[in-house]
Amino acid sequence: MTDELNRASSEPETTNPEETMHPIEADINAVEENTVWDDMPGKVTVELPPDWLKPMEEDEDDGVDGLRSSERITRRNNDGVPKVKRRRGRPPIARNVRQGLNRLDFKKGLHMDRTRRTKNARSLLDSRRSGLSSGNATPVPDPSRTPEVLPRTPQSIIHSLTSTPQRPRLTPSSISNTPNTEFNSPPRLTRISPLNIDTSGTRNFIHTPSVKLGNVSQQIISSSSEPGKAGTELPLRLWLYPSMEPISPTKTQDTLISDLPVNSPDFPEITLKGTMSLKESHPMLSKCENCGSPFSAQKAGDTLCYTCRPKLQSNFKMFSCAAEKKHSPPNIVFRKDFVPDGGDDDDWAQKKRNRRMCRQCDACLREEDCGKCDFCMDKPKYGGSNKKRQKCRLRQCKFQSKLHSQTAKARGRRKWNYSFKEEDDDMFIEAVLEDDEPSNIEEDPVVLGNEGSVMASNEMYSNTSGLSAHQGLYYNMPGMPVPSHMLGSGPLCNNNPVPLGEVIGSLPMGDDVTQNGFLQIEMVRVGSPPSHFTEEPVSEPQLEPTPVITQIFSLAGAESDCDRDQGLMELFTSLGQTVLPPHWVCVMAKGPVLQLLQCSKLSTMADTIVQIEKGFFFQVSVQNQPLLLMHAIYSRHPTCLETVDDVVSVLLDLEGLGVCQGYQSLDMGSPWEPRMCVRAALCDLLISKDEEHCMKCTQPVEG
DNA sequence: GCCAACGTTGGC
DNA sequence: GCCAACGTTGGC
Repeated sequence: MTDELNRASSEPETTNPEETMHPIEADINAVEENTVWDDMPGKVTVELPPDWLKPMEEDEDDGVDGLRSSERITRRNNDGVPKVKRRRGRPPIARNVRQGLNRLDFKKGLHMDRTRRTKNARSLLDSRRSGLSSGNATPVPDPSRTPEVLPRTPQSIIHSLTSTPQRPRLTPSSISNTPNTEFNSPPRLTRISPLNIDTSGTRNFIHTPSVKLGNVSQQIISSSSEPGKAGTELPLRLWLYPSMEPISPTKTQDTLISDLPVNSPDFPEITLKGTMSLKESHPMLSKCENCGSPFSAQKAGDTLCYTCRPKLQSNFKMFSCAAEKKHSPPNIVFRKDFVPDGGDDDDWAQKKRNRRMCRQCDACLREEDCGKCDFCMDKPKYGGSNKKRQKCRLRQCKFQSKLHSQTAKARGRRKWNYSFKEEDDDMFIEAVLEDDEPSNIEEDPVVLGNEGSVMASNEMYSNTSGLSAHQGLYYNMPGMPVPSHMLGSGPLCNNNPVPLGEVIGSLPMGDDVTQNGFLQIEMVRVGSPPSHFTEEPVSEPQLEPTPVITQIFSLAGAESDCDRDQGLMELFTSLGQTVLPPHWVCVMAKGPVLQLLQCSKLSTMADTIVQIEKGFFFQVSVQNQPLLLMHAIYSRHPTCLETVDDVVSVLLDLEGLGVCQGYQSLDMGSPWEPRMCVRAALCDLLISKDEEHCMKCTQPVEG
């Protein structure tokens, strides 16, 4: 009899949950029974209806969701009456009941929705406090369950995945200070530490050896340097630095970390192999001095495991400790939520809070509501129902506001007109946002730029690239607040007389980058007399949203003469008077280096830059990677592009090419990692438009 | 992707 | 505790 009961209770766990409802109930009950209910020793588990069939407030308060529910239970107890929670958005329709099925985590009897809720540290703490103080039957937070109420950080995703028995991932050297709880099914599954993720990802991702291009770089120096012309070295470094990087695609933090021990005497082999994970080659298992957990030391002397290194933990997406000390290479994919200064949570929260304001435009400076717009009318003080809860439309920042970006997108026909203005000793470019349609937003001209904001940008964005700030190359980081002086919808089209002075740097990051939410920033310094430029309004021949955000700033600090080159300047001037192939723009960067950029994101050359240095030697880069000198395009054109015709010829040639898409690595190892396309070490980068990948990427040699 | 709705949070 | 308004969610 007992056996039969046991069998009956265990059967549902092996039954397909979609076929019957009982297993879920069983699972819910199982969760409840497994939870430590200190305050309810005599708790009797009652058969409950399925989670998604309950009324909403009941749904939220059934005690499964520990932290949030405790808050609500408290509220209900204080009021004496359960609060009815109103739904967001439009009323749900019937099919949501079915969606409820999909969102249910059958293994844990939890709604997936809950895992998506975001709460910051403060609210979590508050919730914990209220839960503890109210003496409710809030289960003691189980370390193995906390990720379910935390934001879905990569760690939490990793954890939830690795905790799933279907994908046992045995990590002998993994870091885990989590006691083996009843939620861990045998064989013991432990949380995979970021370190382990990194190394495992590295093993599979870096399948090609890291090719050092020192030789290629030397070629450039020897071929382009002339005796006695030390000035040529500076711009050359623009290429040398990136060229020191592997030619494989944009590096991620994973690969960065994998590169860390390169200089470590403890890992002499890694430089050469480049494909072996640290763990594999040198499983330096140590015991963490703080939590006692075993961990895989990255280098000799590591005493704390990954989880006990708070700074690392918060910034693990970026670098490891060693990487912070080292000079960071240019090809870093920054996470959107990157904290630039490694600041604490408060700082970040503050920045996050204020990122919809530039604090400089007239909208931001406006203190009073208009009282007439829909958002004002929604406010209780104007008799509204407070449903929208948005700032007065006239006070929405012209640059940072989501509202503006949306409306601008919706209209899609905004354009910037530039003109020069002189104020005191500073020269400004005045940009006026023109709208085809009337707007209730006051479109005052915005004077852009000041030295202070330049410095802020410099401070904020330098040190993040091998193209360092002293070379006059600055760029914004993705997801960061864009200062007011950055403009959207850049009008940099060579068909138009762009009123620019000397561009001191640019880093167009390419189509794929912007599509992933990254910003493409170009910063321009106006360094030439205003008479040098026309003041005709800029008009776009094609109303194509060019993803270039241009930063224009003060004239202060003119370039020194050594940064000018007569020959390049003449070529620059000539190119400015020439109709180049569509959307190619010629800019003069500090160095001096003449750069030709493809501004159209629709072009296959959106990520390509042609750079002409002193002596007219030219080099092409694709996605910030130098095109190898063995590429056919170099043989099809003169080594030096001395004339406009030469330049145009190269550009036309480039227009017939496309960027190699690489190949998809099938053996990524980690099932939760996105399948990324990678390129072979000697990828051609630029190939015929008709092809998808170059020969090297078609037949990659697994390293 | 847009947008209405609203939970949440920082400032006071 | 109140207010302003930011960020997120979910329906369409």
